[in-house]
Amino acid sequence: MPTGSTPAPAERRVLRHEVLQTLRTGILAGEIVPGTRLLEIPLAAEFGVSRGPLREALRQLEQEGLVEFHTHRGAVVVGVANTEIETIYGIRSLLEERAFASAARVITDDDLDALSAIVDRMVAASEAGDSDAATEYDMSFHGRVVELSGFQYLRHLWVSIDGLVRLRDQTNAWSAKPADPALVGVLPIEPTNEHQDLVEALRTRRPAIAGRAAKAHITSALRRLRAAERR
Amino acid sequence: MPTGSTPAPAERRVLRHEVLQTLRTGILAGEIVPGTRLLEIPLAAEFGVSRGPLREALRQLEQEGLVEFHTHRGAVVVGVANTEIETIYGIRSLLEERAFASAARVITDDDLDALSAIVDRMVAASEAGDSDAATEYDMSFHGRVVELSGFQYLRHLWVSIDGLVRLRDQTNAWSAKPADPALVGVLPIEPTNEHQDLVEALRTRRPAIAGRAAKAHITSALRRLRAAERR
DNA sequence: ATGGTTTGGATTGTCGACAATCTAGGAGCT
DNA sequence: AGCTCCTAGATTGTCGACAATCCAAACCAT
Repeated sequence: MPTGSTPAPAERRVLRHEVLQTLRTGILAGEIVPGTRLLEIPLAAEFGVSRGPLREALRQLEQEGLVEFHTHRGAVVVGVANTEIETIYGIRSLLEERAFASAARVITDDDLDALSAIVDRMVAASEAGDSDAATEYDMSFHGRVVELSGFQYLRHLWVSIDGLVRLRDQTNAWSAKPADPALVGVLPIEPTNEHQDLVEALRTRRPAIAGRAAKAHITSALRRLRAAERR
Repeated sequence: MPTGSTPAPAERRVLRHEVLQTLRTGILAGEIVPGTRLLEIPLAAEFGVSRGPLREALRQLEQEGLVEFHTHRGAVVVGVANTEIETIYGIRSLLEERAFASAARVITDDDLDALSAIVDRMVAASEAGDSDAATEYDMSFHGRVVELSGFQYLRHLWVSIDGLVRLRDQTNAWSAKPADPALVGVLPIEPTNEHQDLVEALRTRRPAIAGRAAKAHITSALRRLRAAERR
């Protein structure tokens, strides 16, 4: 997450969150290689916090599947293999298909306008080359739809899965763009404006149509990811 | 009931785990109704532990999607709505399809024998009316296959989803069987022995066949669940 | 009465210390 | 040399206390 523009929902500064974020980003970016031992005391010292918050951050990483605990040997980093990405995208696709289908039934005109506005901002950020902000808007767009679907557990699952996938995408995009300005902000964002299409699909209020559109969207994202990895 | 982290090896008595298990079971069994506020201090007093372990248990429940945190209002219990079960089963189906397909490629004869033995024990427990044990074997069967598939993150996701679904099944089965001995152990266990079929499908070493079999198995389980809920 | 304000209690965030347990490496024996 | 046992350190589990923040009800002025 970027350092944030406006602190609208301004979450209070909590040490646990900072530690968690730093570690998670480091792991997903590959700076903390799989196999690394994450010990409580040394890490706490490094972050300048006590073991309490650090412990909770580690536990959350465990829940997210990024580290594994071995008693008295510390938490060790596990990598998310490339081969698993396909499956994860499959799940993501299923998740969003249901979410969009369900949201189409209950969405209001105001909701549609709000979504459309988010897309506009996303596109603007993307064109301005601000990949971070674009990702942020992208995420809030999908998050909002999942929320509208009314499925609580679905939303919960989405947050845990999508966060990982997206951070990974971003990492891939970064690693691909070092000296190639033409690619900046292109990889993680689709060329044609699929998000506007998604809004239109929702506007029909037809669950099947919205669901199909969402599915196609994720499939398309996976295709882009594959292309990016094949370099 | 295993906490979901380490499989067989006797886990050391850890307060965190006991608290977690008690709360989770209570929530899924409906004894702790949605909306209940779970406060740290009173709960800690009730369990006779300090706030540390209790806190971590609550955080894990949050990760599992069973409670939600509201600042200074405590963790409140959220119910898993019936309408979401269908989606969850869809995800479960997808997960297991991939797992079985992948496992079929690498499974050894010894693995197949071991799986078959688990099924035998499961059937025996089921016929003896020991629904708990049957569920336990059922879980270890699927868990083993997911493990064999070699997908780490997949296994992680499976543990978090399947645990919930299964506990829910059990709850439903229990609530349906009070005065109807004919139903004991029948609802959560399939009438024909689908698990042996699954083993056979794996024995072919054909990913597509194994995947299809797994998908059919979950679909069938969902059908049973629907029937049970329709009473 | 009604609206705004203050205050007291409630709740979580964080810390440092102590206890229990395990791991690893070496000493001693055969 | 190989094996066993043992000790010292490392690592996590747990606790109680303090601080910061927030909520809600009582209180006062109008």
